[in-house]
Amino acid sequence: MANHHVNPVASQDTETLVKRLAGPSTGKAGLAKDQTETNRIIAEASKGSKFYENEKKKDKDLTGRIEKILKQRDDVLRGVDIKTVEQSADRLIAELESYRDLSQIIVHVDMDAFYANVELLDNSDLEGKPFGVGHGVLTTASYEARKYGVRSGMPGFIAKKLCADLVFVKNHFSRYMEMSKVVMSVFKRYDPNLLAAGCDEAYLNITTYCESHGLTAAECVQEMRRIAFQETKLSASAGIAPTKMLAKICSDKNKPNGQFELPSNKESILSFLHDLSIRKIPGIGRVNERLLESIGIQTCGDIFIHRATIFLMEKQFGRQYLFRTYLGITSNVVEPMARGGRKSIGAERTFSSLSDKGKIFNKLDEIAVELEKDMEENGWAGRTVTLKFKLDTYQVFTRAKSFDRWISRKEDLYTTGKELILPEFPLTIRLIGLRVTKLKDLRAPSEPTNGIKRFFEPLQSGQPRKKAKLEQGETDMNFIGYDTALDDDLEDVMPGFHENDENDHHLDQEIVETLVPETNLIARQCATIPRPPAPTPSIHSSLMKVDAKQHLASSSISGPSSSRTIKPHSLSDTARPTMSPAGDPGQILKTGVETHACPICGKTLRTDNQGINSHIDFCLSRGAIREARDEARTAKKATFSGFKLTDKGKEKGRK
DNA sequence: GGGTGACTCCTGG
DNA sequence: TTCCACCAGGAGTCACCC
Ligand SMILES: Cc1cn([C@H]2C[C@H](O)[C@@H](COP(=O)(O)OP(=O)(O)OP(=O)(O)O)O2)c(=O)[nH]c1=O
Ligand SMILES: [Mg+2]
Repeated sequence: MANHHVNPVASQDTETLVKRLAGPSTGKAGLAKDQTETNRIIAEASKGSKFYENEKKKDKDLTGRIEKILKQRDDVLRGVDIKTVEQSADRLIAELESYRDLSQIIVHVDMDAFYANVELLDNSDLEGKPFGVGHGVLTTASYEARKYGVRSGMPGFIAKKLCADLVFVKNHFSRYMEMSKVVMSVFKRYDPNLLAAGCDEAYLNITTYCESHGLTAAECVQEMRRIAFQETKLSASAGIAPTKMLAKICSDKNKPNGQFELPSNKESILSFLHDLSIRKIPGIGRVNERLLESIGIQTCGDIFIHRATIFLMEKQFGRQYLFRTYLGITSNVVEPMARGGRKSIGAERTFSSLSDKGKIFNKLDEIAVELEKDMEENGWAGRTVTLKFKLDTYQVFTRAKSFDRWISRKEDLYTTGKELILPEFPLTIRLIGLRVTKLKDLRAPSEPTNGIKRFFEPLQSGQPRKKAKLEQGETDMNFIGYDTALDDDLEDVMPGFHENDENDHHLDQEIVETLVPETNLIARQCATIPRPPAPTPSIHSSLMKVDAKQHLASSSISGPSSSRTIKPHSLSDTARPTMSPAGDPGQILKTGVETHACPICGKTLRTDNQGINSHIDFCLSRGAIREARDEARTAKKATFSGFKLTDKGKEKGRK
């Protein structure tokens, strides 16, 4: 040991691993007194567990992945004139700048410690005490508990270590839904067209409300929060800004029970973003944070510094996504999701590890019963059944089967699940789940958006493939075309550059199709809803439409006539309030891909390196003989340590 | 070549 | 007492089909 650290854990674990173990929702509001001490306790408590080993492996895989990225970066940067590339990037950025729209007042409201504060309503004994909601893993924690570093998603036993006096409270999901409805109904008074982005948060466009009531944005939001509190005794925090993304970031600034307004001008926005950690950007999670960090990007301001690298590595990093993030030019459209709502419905359960076939089938049976009930109660059927299982090593796998008929009965679910897991034995699992996709809305026939569905029974879900295809290679909000002169300029540095050109002018139509496959009805309705005028109407609408779909995508809201923001049925306390998360800009990192045969089972593996490695690990973990193991290890090393780029998409694009 | 199914990864509440 | 949940969506890749 060359170095003597103050802290024995930190000297053994890498920094990244310690951070990883601290969980996904660190850096959140409710500051712990000492983050490194907290992390130390967490790492200490985790040490040696299977969970810990799995996290360690994931951390290692990611580190390997980063090495490849860096290698690619060096290749791409070799011999090019940085200044020239930067000029190209600058032109793209200038082009994007022209789309800035500061005309709207967008608000993001988010309830404070939602589940915890609802629990507080019903149990005043908890007042002032540090407590966590949930057993096993916490869904959230009271602000008193957060002072000790207790967080959402944290296992109870670690939380207890951080705070010895911690009290545990059970979840009451139906109660949360109930309060969610009340709160949303208050918000709706300020924008009837609001976008519910979860059971405790919503986006609003208050431009017209402020105008017609002669209020400033801050006054309006202050009043809204006051009334919400009056009617529910629950506090909320809010952000005010010209776009949804900025508003969301702002709503965290003065949490709890506060609000923050970002002045609506370019200078304020740029300086606000300049020192902001990239991790605060919705869509950039733990992995992308590390990926970006590896090329020197930690704050939004760093995006500009490294614009040349980003510009040349479109395949790895979403260029327009990052540049637009840097500029703060993102969607400002707030409208309820068009009908199309749910994409999947499922159930899964964790238990103490099981190997016995009969016992596992019993668990599967319970899941099937539960899922059937849920589907029945909410009126769904589907064509694809996906089995999910987690080994006692914490590796997760899925197996799927599709039908040409609608599945909803328990018996079908169970038999399919059984059929899917049977070839996997022997194995030891700690979780099993079923999920049904390609949904059909059994309650749809009466709804206006359903159109011809009634006669042809097409798939309920839209055509995500088409959408993906359309925007592929542009990653996120990158449908904005730049002029062709720029393209030509880039052609020599950036082959395969044109892949989306021919699509650009079809965009508007494509989007309408995506939103409402059958009739167009909702799209038309949305289009005619009077909204404050935007400076560049055509661009505004196309920009925002795409954005609404992908930057802030989907929630289970129905069309204008019915308002199904919330599950309409009484919810048992075991069922969670589900509303699709909004704010997913998609994957930023794209992976190079190879195919290979598994050295153990011989099966052709068609996936990326991680998939291959995990498959091999899987084969190993289910009891392959020692010889095979060694062989596999060496084969694995030989085959996958070098990064062969067989980018099919690129070849296609060039043809 | 485009559509589809199976699978994995990433993110967020 | 709780020993790392459960729900959901987007995206990307492969093989396979026509
Ligand atoms: C983050 C997270 C939230 N939830 C639930 C519980 C939360 O109360 C609810 C809302 O999520 P959040 O709004 O992320 O968290 P919060 O409202 O508890 O705290 P705050 O907004 O003040 O930071 O969603 C989970 O079940 N699992 C999770 O991992
Ligand atoms: Mg909240």
